[in-house]
Amino acid sequence: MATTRDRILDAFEALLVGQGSRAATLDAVADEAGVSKGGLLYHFPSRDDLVVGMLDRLREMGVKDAEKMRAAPQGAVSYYVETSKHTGSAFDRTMIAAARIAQESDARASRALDDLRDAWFGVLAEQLDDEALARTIQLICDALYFNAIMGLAEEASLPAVRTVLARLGALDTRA
Amino acid sequence: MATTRDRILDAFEALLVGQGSRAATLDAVADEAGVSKGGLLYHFPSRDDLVVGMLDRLREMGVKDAEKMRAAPQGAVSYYVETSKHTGSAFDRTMIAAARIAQESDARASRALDDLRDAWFGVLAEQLDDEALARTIQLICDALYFNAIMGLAEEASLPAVRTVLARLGALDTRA
DNA sequence: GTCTATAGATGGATAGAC
DNA sequence: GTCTATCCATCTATAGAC
Repeated sequence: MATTRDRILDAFEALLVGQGSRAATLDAVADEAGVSKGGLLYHFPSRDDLVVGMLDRLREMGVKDAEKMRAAPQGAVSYYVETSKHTGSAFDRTMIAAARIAQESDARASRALDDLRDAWFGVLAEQLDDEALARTIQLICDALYFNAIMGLAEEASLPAVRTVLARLGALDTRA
Repeated sequence: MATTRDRILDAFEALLVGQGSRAATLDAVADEAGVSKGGLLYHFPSRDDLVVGMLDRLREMGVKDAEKMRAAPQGAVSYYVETSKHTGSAFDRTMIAAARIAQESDARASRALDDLRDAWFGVLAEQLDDEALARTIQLICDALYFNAIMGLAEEASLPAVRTVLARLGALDTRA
């Protein structure tokens, strides 16, 4: 069973992702988490503490994901492209939630996302040995992500990306 | 001299882009535009009317941009890639502002952005005659855009994209 | 650790003077 | 067309009971 603390962060993220920061009020979060506002404020004394708690979780998840990507049997590029299609995982949700906060000029959130991207880029560059290609692949995956975030129509994109990456000889990076 | 109406929309967009929807309150918009709240509410009777007014401007600008892209002397791909680096133009700002609103599950904003992307894709596909490539280029430019939106570090990306697109023979599409 | 009650500030919106 | 004054709902946060 998840701790109350985690359920509150889950609720905060769900509201950020689903309806944006404006809708993620303390009342709404408490309601979504099934606690009273007072109960929420016991765990997170201010709204800003919710943000900090969420970014802490993001960093933890990010470290684990980079390790998984590095060790992926299908190669880091395929792993990265496939997992960028926004599967709705807990990690996805936390990333998108952090993106919402970053857009409010929150330097901590921007920093956390930047660090994540740096870690991924490190693995891509390591396996591809081609910096320009690694950066371009990262951009493509950013876009798959962000389009998903914004609810834009994108079913056609992933097959197109696979086609072009195959053309570039970038898909199979196993030694 | 810009009309008061336009100055108000400019202020609304500036706040959305700079500090997010949460900060774009009627008070803040009125202040930024140099009018009173009452003055603002004469032109836009509710906050939602600000959103509608902004999306109307976006559509107007979008039509003009697609025409410019189609007629660009350097070819549509180059035009599209170069203008995607977030130059800070009025059109840029309105697009990003619309993106902020779209993230709050506003179907009208998502629709307006989707229509814009459709128009661009049409021009790309027309000049490249390669759908997979057109879609991938659009994704790359989405990402250049979105990373700029979120204040992520991206100076290294544009040269990388030029390199890879040249490798794909996609940069010069002039007949 | 969780709740209710409430304070104090800020938000969106109306009324009416100029 | 723009302003001030004001209303009411909502938001963040505190206090204190259980």
